[in-house]
Amino acid sequence: MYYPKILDYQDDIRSGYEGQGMGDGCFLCYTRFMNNREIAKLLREIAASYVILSEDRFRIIAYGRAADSIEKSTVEAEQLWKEGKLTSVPGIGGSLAAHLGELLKTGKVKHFEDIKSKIPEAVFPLLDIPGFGAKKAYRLVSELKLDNAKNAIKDLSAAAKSGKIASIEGFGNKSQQDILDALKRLKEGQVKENRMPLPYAGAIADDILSYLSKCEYTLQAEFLGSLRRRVATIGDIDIAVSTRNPKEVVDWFLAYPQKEKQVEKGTAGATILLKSGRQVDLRVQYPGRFGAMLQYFTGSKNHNIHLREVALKKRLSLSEYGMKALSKEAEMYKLTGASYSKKEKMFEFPDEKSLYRALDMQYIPPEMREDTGEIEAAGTNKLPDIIGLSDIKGELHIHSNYDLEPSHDLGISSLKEILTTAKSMNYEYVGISDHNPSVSKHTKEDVVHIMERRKHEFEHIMLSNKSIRVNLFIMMEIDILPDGKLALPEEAFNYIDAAVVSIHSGFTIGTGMMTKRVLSALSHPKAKILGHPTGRLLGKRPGYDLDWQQIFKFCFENNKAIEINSYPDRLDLPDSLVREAIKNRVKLVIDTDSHDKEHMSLMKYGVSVARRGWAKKDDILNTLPYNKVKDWLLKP
DNA sequence: GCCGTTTTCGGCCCGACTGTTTTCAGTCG
Repeated sequence: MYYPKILDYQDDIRSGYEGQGMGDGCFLCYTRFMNNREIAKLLREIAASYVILSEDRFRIIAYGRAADSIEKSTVEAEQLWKEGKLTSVPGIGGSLAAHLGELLKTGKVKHFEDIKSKIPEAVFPLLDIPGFGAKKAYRLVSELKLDNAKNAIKDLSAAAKSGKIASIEGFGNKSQQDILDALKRLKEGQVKENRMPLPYAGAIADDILSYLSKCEYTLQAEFLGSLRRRVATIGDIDIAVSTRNPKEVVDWFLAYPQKEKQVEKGTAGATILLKSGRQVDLRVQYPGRFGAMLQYFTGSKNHNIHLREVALKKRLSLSEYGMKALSKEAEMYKLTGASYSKKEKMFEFPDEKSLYRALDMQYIPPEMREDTGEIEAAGTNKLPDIIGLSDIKGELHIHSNYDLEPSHDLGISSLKEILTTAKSMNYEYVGISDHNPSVSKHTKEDVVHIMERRKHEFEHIMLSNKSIRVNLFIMMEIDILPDGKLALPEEAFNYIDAAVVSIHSGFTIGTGMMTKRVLSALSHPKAKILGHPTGRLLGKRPGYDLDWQQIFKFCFENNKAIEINSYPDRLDLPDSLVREAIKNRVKLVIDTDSHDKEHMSLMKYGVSVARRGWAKKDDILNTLPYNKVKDWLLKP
């Protein structure tokens, strides 16, 4: 199995990340900046309070849905509020928008405080414990008379250890032990987001998938869940197998060589823990019902909820097994590709295409299933034809091993190796974008000389490797300095065709300054691409903020492209911003930022980011043939 | 609470699992 190697980004980390949580000019603010995660938590506390108060269940659902939605939003609620666009978040209507406005303006909400005042404070910390909902938390707080929110977890733990919980009505020894286990996990931080970047999960899952395909009873094996939707970070790995012999497939799965231990085993599937500590769930299903299962476990949750609502309007109840007919009329439907089980009054779907067709929709690719308009679009035949891996004709951001004494890391593959790999991928061209020579270690003249030498050597290599027939752009990835200038002397630009410009230091200067800095760098006629535009490192660093509307406007008007960087820890531009960029008619390029020829195969992950951002082929410049890319890249 | 090619009022997704039950409530995905 091929695992992408992790490069040393220590430079980035040392110079950049100093934590976040405060907005610009926070010292002048009287109220603390409240981020989306904190707002979501507050909304969930209100939902929990309503549960305890036996408030209308649909109101409770509404608060929970709003919390999910706010947490997932890539734009901070504060920003949306300032722009008067809070109600653009699905699940936020007039009432919640007003409450959140009050929250962001004054730091509190009268209505929320009234509700929370009716609930013992100690309930809220307990909501973080796995397996705890509002009712259980409230019950225990009342029975055990926990009156101190700060010590609630500790007090609960003490009560469990002394055996007090088992004697409470409705609880027993098992639930007492479960609570102790859950508290242990909470303490160890296992509950907190422990997600890995998609390409790592993809590499693990590819190996399991190929192992499962070797089982003689496997008819079809697919990813499920966030992995199949190609979300940037993945928790558990979920896999589905279509088979007529479920038991044999489950046993085969349990014999996987990388298995550390078996967690669960049932007739419909099994769960194992890998030696790497990652959990893998397998689901098995008969071929006739495989489509419904695949659809159900691929999600997302919101997509499924919406889809079931559509089904209900046709008097069909959608579940992981198929669609149950709820009326005489529905029983008579003729659904192409589906079969009908009279006994269960259930339509069964061998594949997803027939399932979506049954609801009078276009097939929706997994990457788009987030309930952000795809269901409406598919119902009116307006789903965009999104880009595929085979549309890519080359890429423009690869690091070679040519030593021009850069301030960042060198690649390890030679130009010739890169060309050969590109050829094997059917690329028409590559752009070699090595890091610029270190500014501190050289004089201006040194740099110009190094650049001149590099150009000549590359041209020489091209001449002696004509038979490979892949075109070359001699490019450079240039640091954007804190003052917005580029870390390359003007004379040295004569020796490159074009540049990717990126930020590698000074990450915490605030949105306004950062935006100016980037726009200044992009103003250079040879600066054509903004590299890894948010600077995020998944799970390590959130990235800096830019005024995207300004950036998009500038890029559109000046023919600059924004990069989707496929490097495993980056996947940057993030999918939601890809969609925004496209709405603003900005062109994108998908690059791998390869430091090794092996990394070039990671292109598929950049493409999946583009697909999640609803990018069509003509939104992505490196789907163009060589001559057209050349026209754009070399035009001053 | 939200939301709208059946609606500005009257709807609002589906099923599995678990522990404690003796028919179900709570939690989860």
